[in-house]
Amino acid sequence: MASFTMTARPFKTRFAPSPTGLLHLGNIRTALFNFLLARQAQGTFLLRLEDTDALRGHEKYARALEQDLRWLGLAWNEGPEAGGQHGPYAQSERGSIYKEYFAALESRGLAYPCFCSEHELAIARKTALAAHRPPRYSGKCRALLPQEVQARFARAEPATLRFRVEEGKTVEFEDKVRGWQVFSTDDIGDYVIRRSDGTPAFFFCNAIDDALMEVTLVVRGEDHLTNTPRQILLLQALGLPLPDYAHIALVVGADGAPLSKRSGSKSVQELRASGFLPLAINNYLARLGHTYDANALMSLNALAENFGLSRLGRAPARYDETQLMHWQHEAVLHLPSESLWTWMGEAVHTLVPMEKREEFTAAVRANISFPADALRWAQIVFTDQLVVSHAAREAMTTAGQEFFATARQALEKHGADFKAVSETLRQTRAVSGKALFQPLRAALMGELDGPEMAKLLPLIGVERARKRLSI
RNA sequence: GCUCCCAUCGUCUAGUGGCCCAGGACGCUGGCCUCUCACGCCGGUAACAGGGGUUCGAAUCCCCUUGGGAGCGCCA
Repeated sequence: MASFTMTARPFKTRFAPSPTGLLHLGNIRTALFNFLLARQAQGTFLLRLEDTDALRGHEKYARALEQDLRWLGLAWNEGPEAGGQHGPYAQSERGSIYKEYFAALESRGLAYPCFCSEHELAIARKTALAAHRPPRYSGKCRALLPQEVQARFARAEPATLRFRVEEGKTVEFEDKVRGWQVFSTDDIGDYVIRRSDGTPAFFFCNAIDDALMEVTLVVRGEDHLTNTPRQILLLQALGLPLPDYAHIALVVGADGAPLSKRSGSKSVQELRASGFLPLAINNYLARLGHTYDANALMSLNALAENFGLSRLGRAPARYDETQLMHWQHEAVLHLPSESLWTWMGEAVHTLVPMEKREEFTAAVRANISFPADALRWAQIVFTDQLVVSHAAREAMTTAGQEFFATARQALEKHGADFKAVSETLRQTRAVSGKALFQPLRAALMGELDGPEMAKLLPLIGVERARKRLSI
């Protein structure tokens, strides 16, 4: 019966992505949970690059991913750039370390060379599936005689290294979100730990590194749950410490299928480019498949303080953009005005006069979710190119020429005092409510909805307003 | 095919045998903001997958069915 849990070692979580593409929401959620847990325990959040597949592990993705994590505020305190006692933190640089462990395993007969070709294995897998049997490795090379192994090596036949999984045993461990797990080794075939090109395979280096880097809690996707016994077996064979494991449910798209670009999952870079705020993403993700008592927007620290593995749902969670939008709106509402201004971007900065910044941001804040929205209002308020929507046009036509003539007079008299202007109009033209405000809004802004006119009119200015009321 | 995980409003979820003819949030929707829309505030809408047990009592425990997800790779 197997063992588990570490004690007394400093709390450490990790995020171990493969830099083969851009980070998306599913990845980040895993990173976030690990980060939150580490921060809560005042432990260490480690970043490790799983780039053993030399062909696909691009330096540029590694950098992009580091940049994404930093942007989100998920800074790691051990790993690339941050340093630490257990480096290097890119698996591509850990070859010599893995070599030792391969040798240890081989010398004790716990791993053996396998000469089966990929083609051969593919066929075996297909055959097994067709015969309704599990597509597991047959064990063909398991009992090769030493002489034969020598001979085949002498002939330079390529070989992988397989970890020997003893049959008839059980592996048990307590998953921190799913509870006690029991697996039979009969359901696990001998598996490849070193590819024929000499590079280490995922199951191997991932487990070894968690142990060597003294990770105490592995929070990862549920897709790794049934693979965990293999890693435990390996670690036990090597006498390495086992981390705790917590397998979180995966995020699925609206169709219930795993999250993909098709189902609307965007990369962090895309989200960032369109103006999503880190706090919005973090608040949304921390509540996707996890629950907090409070419904208000929380800082990263608050998210960490109140995070808990026991508050995690176990069913796959559905990605829902409307909820992300809600947190985005909340985040915009709570952004300090200086940050709000910066966030609006260059295009807005060039349109809005320096001295109008405060007024402008205060006026539009509640009505925008993205810099593009801010830009739209900046254009409406500070430029002469006014695009009048169809609905707005109709509202203006309905109000008629005289309405606007009066409006112009009121404007001359009261200036940009919207309240006074509208009041005058109400009295002299005997219109009120919708009939009063909609045509004004339509002419002034080209739209039927938006921020308060009383706040925008002073920014638009009397001159521009006059022109817009001249129809 | 085998093994494993999972199943409460449209969505994210609370709920660990009685406090639940099920609570919150998003969405949708009604009202209010002594005159528009939006913002905001206050209400409303809507769910325990199905069937068997166990129990005085089940959303909560057990079994089966159904449905979803994962793994079984020289991918990570």
